[in-house]
Amino acid sequence: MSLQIFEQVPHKSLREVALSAIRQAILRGDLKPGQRLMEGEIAEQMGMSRAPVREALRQLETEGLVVSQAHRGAFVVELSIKDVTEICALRAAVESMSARIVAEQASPEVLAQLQQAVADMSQAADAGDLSRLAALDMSFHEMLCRASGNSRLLDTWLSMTSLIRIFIDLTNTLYLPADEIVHLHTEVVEHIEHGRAEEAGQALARHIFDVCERISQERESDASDA
Amino acid sequence: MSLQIFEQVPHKSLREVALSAIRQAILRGDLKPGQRLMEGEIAEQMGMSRAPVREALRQLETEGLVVSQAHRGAFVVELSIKDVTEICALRAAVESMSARIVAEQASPEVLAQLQQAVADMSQAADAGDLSRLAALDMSFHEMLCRASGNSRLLDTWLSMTSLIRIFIDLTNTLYLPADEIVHLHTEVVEHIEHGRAEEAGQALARHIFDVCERISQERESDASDA
DNA sequence: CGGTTGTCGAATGTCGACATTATACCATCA
DNA sequence: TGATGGTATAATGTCGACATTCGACAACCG
Repeated sequence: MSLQIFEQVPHKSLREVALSAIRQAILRGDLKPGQRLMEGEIAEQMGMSRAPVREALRQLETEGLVVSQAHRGAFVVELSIKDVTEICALRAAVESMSARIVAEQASPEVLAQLQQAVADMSQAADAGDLSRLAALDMSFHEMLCRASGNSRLLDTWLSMTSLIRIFIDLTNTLYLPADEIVHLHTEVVEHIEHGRAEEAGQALARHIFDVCERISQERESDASDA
Repeated sequence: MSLQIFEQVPHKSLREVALSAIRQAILRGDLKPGQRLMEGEIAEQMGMSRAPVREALRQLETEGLVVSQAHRGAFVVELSIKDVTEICALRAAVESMSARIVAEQASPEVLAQLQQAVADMSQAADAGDLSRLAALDMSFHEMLCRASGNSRLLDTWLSMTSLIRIFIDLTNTLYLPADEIVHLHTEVVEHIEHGRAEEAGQALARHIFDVCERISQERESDASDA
C-alpha cells in the first residue's frame, strides 16, 4: 500500500455550496430571525436552480436553523427564551457527559491542551482582553467535546452552539466576570486531572446553566425596555 | 368563537409519506443495514417521482439512519460497536439530564406516572413476561425524557433510540436480569421522588452504560462465532 | 360598515428530462 | 497473465415547467 500523498479533493455539489452559504449567512446575521427564505430568489442569486437550494433548506430545517411550513416557505428560526433554555440544557448534558468521558480516559496530550487553554484564558483575563477570553472560552468547551472522541456528542454540541449564536453572539459577550470564568474552567480541568468524572460534569453543567440564566435575564430586561 | 367540530386534517406531502414509509421499513428491518436505496426504484414502488423520495432520503441521512455518497446513492446505515457506544453515551447524557430536570421539578402527576410504570414493570417481572418488561422499560425511559418538558432532549432521545433499534431490537431482548432491571428503575424513581437530581442522573447513566456494555459483549461473541 | 366569499398572484410541491459521474466490463498491450 | 485504459451503463445531480396551494385583496351581502 502506497503512502497517501494527495488528499482527496471533496467535490462540492451545488447543494453543499448552497447549504454552507445559507448557513453562514444566518450565523453571520445577514439573514435575521423570522426572515423569509424564498427558494427562487436564493437560487437566482446563487446562479443555480431551485432544487439544490431546496435540499439545503430542508437540511437546515433538520438542523434547526430554519423552520418551514407547507406551501408557505422557509424562515430563519426565531428562538424564544424557552428555546434557548432547552438548547442550553442539551448542551449542558452533552458537555457534562464529555467531561466525564475525558476525566475517565484522560490522555496526557489532551490534558496538556486543556491546561494550556485555561492558561491562555487566564492570560487574556489579566490583559483585560475580554473578546479573546470569550473566544477562548468557547474553544475550551469545543475542545472538551472533541476530546471525548465521540462524534455524536461533538456534532450535537456544534449544532446547539450554532443555534445559540442566532440568538446571541457568545464569542463577543461575557455573561460572567472574567475572574469567575477563569476560576470555573480551572476547577473543571482540575477535576478532570484527578479523574473526578462526576464533579467535572456537574461543575460544567452548573456553569452552562448559570450563563443561560444570565442570558434569559438580560433578554427579559431587553424586552421590558422596548 | 365557534366550537371546534372538525379536527384539522394534516396534509401529507409526498415527501412525508416517503419519509415515514422508508423510516418504518428500516426500523422494521425490511431494509437491512448496508442495503442500497435507489431513488428511482423507491419512487416507482411508491408511485411518485424521484424528487420527494430524494428529499426523504436526505432527511433520513441527517437523522443518521441512512448514509449516502455523491453519485453513489444512499445506503441503510451500518453501525459498528463504536457507533453503538457513541449513541449510548449521547442517550445516557440526555436521560441523565432529563432525570435531573424531572427531579428538580417533580410534579405529582409525573411522579405518579413514573411510579405506576415501575409498578407495571415489577408486575411483568413477577409474571415472567419478559417481552412486556422490555417494552415497559423503554416506555419508562421515554416517559422520563418527555417529562423533562424539553422537546430537544426528547427528540435527541427518540433519534438515538431509533438508531439503536437498527442494531438490535431493545423492545424484545433483555440485557440484564429482570429483578435487577426492576431494582434499578425503582432506585431512579426514589431518587427523583426525593429530589436527588444528581443521584438520579448518575444511576440512570450507569444503567445505560451497563446495557451498552452487554450489547457490545454479545456482539463481539457473535462475531467470533461466525 | 363588518363579515363573508370569490378571485388573483405568487410561492411551494411535484414531475419528467437532461447532464454528470462512478462503476463494471472488456479490449489491448507489455 | 496481469495491468492499463477505454467504453457502456446506470445511477445520481441538476434543471425548467407545470400543478397545487396559500395569502391578500376586492367584491358582495347582511
